[in-house]
Amino acid sequence: MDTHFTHEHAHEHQVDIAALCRQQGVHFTAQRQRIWDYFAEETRGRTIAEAVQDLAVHGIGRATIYRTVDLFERLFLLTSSRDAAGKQRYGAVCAGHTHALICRVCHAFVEFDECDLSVLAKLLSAKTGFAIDGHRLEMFGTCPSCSEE
Amino acid sequence: MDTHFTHEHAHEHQVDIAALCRQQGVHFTAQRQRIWDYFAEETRGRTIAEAVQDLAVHGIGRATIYRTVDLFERLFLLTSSRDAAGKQRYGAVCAGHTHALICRVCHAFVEFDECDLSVLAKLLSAKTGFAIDGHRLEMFGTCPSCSEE
DNA sequence: CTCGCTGCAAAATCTTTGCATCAGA
DNA sequence: TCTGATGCAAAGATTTTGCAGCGAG
Repeated sequence: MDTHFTHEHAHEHQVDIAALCRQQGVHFTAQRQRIWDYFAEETRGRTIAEAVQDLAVHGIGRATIYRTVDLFERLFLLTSSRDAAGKQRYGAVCAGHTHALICRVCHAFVEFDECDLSVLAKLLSAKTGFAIDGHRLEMFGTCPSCSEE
Repeated sequence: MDTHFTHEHAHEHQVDIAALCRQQGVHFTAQRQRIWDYFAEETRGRTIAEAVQDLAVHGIGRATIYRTVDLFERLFLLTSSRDAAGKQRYGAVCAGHTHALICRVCHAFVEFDECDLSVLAKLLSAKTGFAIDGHRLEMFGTCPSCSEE
């Protein structure tokens, strides 16, 4: 299984990395843009090894990829989770506002983008004073064919 | 900042690792129980290095820890995320049903356990046929003191 | 202009593996 | 019993670092 349920109105929600870098007081470089694009364009995420290999043709070195993924992780722009093959994959938080429903047994993967956390966000905002601007949500269970067994 | 908002009724939601292992057709061993307890008892998660060090006194070897964390990750019993120091920390999914609200800037960490995903879970269940039994949720934003700057 | 960023390759660290032994089912 | 699981230590990968030059602000 490998499906995608699209909500009526596709959120575009483009992240402005340049602005975020400026706000953080770090330089915005061509490499950072390229690395961001590389990870953000694949919903299921990509591994560091893949990035090192694929971005080498653009002259981006291994160390830069490690340093940049680290930077983006600290900003919670990228988060990682392990895929069915056991590899750590890094993906954009809320790129296109997509989430995953995953089968614990066979790792079937269903994307969904219906998710209304606005009530919860307001409640938490009121209690904590945080300005909440993103989230990560994954749901786990057993898919129909694994349930049969 | 480092707070915890407790909901009125504490969910106990104890995970039965023994049953899950049996269901998966793998042995349930004393080591696996100990390793599970070790990671599940600390809400903010623990690193592999910490586990290797702390569990050595119980005679649990490094390789067993790597193999077991890997097993638990495949079952989505443990998931990892990077802490403020940049270290990968593994924590139990929904142990005690707690989630995190994190500041993108200073990594202030607020635990919360109000989260009603039951409507969403039902909708996804109906659409996909999955039996949904767990989730992982993190919210991101800027905390009050970082907002001032 | 000035620091911060980058690529390179070596150094340091972390993770996996082979194998003999142990133990859960 | 009989496989799967474990501990140990070595082998194999991955990640970090030092440094000289480059480039965003």
